[in-house]
Amino acid sequence: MGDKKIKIDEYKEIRLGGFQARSHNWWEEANPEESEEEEQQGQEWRYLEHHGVLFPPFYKRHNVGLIYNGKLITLTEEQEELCTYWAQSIGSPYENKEIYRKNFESLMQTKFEGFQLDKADFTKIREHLEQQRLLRLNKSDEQKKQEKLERDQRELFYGYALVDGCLERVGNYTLEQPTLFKGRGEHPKAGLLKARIFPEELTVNLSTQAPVPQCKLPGHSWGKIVHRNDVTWLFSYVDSSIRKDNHKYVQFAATSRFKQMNDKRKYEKARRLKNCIDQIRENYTKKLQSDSIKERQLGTATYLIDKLALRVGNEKDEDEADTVGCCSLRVEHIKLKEDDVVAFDFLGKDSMRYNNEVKLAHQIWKNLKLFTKGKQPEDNLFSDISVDDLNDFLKKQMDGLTAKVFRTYNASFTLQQQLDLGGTLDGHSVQQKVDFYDNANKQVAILCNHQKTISKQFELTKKKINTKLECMKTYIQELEQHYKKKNPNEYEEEVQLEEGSQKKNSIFIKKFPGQHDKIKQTIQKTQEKYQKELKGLEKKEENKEIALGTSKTNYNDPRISVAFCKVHDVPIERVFSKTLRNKFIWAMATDSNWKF
DNA sequence: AACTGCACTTAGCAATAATGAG
DNA sequence: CTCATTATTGCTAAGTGCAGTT
Repeated sequence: MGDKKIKIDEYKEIRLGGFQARSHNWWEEANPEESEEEEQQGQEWRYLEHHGVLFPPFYKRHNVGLIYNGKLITLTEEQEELCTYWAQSIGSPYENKEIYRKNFESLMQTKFEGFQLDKADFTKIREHLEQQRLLRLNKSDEQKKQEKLERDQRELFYGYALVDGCLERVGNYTLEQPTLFKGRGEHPKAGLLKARIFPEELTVNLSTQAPVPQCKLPGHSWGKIVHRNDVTWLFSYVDSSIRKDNHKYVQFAATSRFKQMNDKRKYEKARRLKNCIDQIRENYTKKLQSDSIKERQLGTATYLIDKLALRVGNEKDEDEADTVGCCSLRVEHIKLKEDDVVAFDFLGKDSMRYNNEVKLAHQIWKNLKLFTKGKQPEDNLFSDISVDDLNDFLKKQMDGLTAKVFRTYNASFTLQQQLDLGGTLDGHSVQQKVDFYDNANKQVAILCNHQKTISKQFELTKKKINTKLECMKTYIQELEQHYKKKNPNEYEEEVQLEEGSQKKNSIFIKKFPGQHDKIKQTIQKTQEKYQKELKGLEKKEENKEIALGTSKTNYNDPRISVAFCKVHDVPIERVFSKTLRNKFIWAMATDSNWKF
């Protein structure tokens, strides 16, 4: 740890050519005039120098054959590469997805005439990959150390860019590896080849005065060199193998000054919304009864975005997965129930299901009913408005207000409100306070519909814990019996928890001490363990589908969490991981009285 | 006014690292 | 210390929204 820091400092010195790096504490420097002027001109930097990108290794032939139609056949290099990519996805949910299979099949057919996926047996390639994996896993300590060293050096070289006298972390300096495209949900292009990117496709961005980074791929050179100081990317390219308009960038890391400042601005904007939310709510409520359908739709859509934290829902192309947000909701996505209840069921971003049944304001229910009238299930619910109309309406009420600000505002507001509910938390242990915080965080995640799929392991883990619990229960009873004996003998008993499981850890050891006071102790300890295990299981069950991380990284104003930790004497590390603490370094000095 | 290109934020999952129980 | 479990990070897909163009 310490070693690495020294290395970076040394490196910084070399990179800066003897100049001292300017203080990175931008949030403490008060010269808004200069930066504001630059911002207005859209200038993000004055000097930008970097070391280029790292190209993923080329495909290396392994000469492992494919069993096709029951016979082992030799593949050409191109065929082998594609088959290897396929073999990489065996065991993942993609393997059985219809589109993924179909697209891969037709992709293979361009290299293998008449290729049929169900005639192909990839076992040998799969075994080869598994072997490689084990080889990677079982490297000697020496080798691991050497590789770590090389990794660190690469990181030092590519991972920092020189911006206006400061070194800033670069995010994704390694280009993406070619592979089969893994689109989420029913993505029509899933299973097609995401091609390798060559230097000629890249546009490099740096200062006029900065040295052009070397292109490390022999025989190749950068496609284009630009000096755009109105943007913050270092490289851009279009990954057209999947979509014509698929722009990708090499950008600065979340810990860079650019991202940090934008982040702070985002939360400040959300706080401005907090100050005028009452007026805005009044405004859109008024619109709900307008004579104009368009006005009513604007009001209703804004209500849903505010109340349910829906995304705005831009239009999507035909060659993308069919997912929706508020403005792209279709009649088929809602059901109007009794008593002003509306049931929403649609696929949102990342094809995550939004399935929620809520009681809404009576006028909203009536409006939704009106918007569905005479329409087919596949017709747009908000047929008379566009995303631009909605954002225009919002902008009129607050400078810079857009639909996504509502998500940030409602998330942060919810967190603050939930945390305030706890009062002083007197007499709570640190763990209890952290649990309380996690629960507040959870309410935000529920609001924003941040989900995760239940892991494959979950049911098994649950079963294991349940068996263990049962085992503990009988153990306690047995201990009590044992206690009643006049002269109890000391002995141990091993219990196999899981039938068919060969893992050492699945063995529970029952210890029966010889002394009465020790037996009593063991009973007590086991009971405590039982309770702890039971609580853990309950928490696991409750959180099995909820992802807490997304709101922490993107929606919760970090100053809320910092203030909470200060007030309640909770170390910030219990709430923010190292990367989050770096990302939110500007918020670390927040006063304990601070409120969102 | 609608369209489209572009740049940036937000998202879940797999791989990896850290932690903790035995 | 070792192994299994849990937490964190890396990766890259998929959103939003601005600005320039037709």
